[in-house]
Amino acid sequence: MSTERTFYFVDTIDRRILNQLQRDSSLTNQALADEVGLSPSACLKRVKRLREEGIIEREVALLNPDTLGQCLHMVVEVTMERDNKSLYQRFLTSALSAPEVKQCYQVTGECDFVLIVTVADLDEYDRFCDRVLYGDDNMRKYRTLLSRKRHKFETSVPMESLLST
Amino acid sequence: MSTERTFYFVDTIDRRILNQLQRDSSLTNQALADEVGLSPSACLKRVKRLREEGIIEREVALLNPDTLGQCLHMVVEVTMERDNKSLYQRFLTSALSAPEVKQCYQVTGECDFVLIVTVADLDEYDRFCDRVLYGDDNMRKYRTLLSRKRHKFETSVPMESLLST
DNA sequence: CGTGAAATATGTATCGT
DNA sequence: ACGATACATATTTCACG
Repeated sequence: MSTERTFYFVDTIDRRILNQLQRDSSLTNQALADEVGLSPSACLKRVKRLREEGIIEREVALLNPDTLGQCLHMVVEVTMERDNKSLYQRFLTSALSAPEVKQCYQVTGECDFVLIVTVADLDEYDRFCDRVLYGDDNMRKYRTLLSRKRHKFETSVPMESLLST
Repeated sequence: MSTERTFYFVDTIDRRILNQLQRDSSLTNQALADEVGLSPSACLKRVKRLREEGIIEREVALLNPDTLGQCLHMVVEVTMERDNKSLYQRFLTSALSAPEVKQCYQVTGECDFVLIVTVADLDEYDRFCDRVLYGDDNMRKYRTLLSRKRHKFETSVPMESLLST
């Protein structure tokens, strides 16, 4: 598990840019420049740099799942049999490549992985379990928490306090 | 808990547009129009409609937490004392307004809520627990799973199969 | 980092199917 | 009702100070 060791220098203006774009990336560069008190060209240069450095990974549209028909969210806690790195890796590879798995956290505590799985219906969830969970012979057990409602979904990452946003 | 009942008609072209924008909303309207085989103006009209109807909720930049110094993710399972709607609502109001809570799922199963909490360090997490969890007298217990690594974070919502993306 | 001009993109009105 | 074309407005982008 190689943790990223690449840190970049991110100053207050960068943080304000990131803060805005985490909220709303549909801002025009001009509006953004205005907000952070920079000229459009200087602002654009910073945004491009933040993108190139991988600090901004990508920009996406967030859809409202409730408007798109069936969409079930599951929280799945997975416990492995043996604490073996390569067996863990094998599970990870399969879990990460599954389109149903939207999030995957490797945790310390009463289980080993927590997955957020999104499917259209319970049949699809069954097939997912057969394929990814039962398909791994180092998987000891899993526990499913079926979400009745996703009350909050916020993608932003904490930023050291800003003087003014 | 009022589930959204507003469904809209979303055809194949809309789905292709949504699919693209879920992946990458930094596409120019021209490039998007090209991808889905529409003129730029027709494409723009659809995107605006999808936004007005709330199918596209917003556009955001996803940052790489590993490049920004300390950022701990916690999976927190909360169990309430009494299954009382207004007491649940009181907890929800407080949890949803907490900036540390990035995601909140109300679940069926061995607990009542699953939170994804993001903090800079354990001190901040302690303060969060005191304020939001211990601060609610209908909270019976909670269990924390500390994430050692967030392996996957995908915001897209499943879309009925598309002929070609 | 800011300015200004050229290159692109967006947004709108209008017409055609 | 929906898409295409063309035109007007706005934004991005880059060379230069």
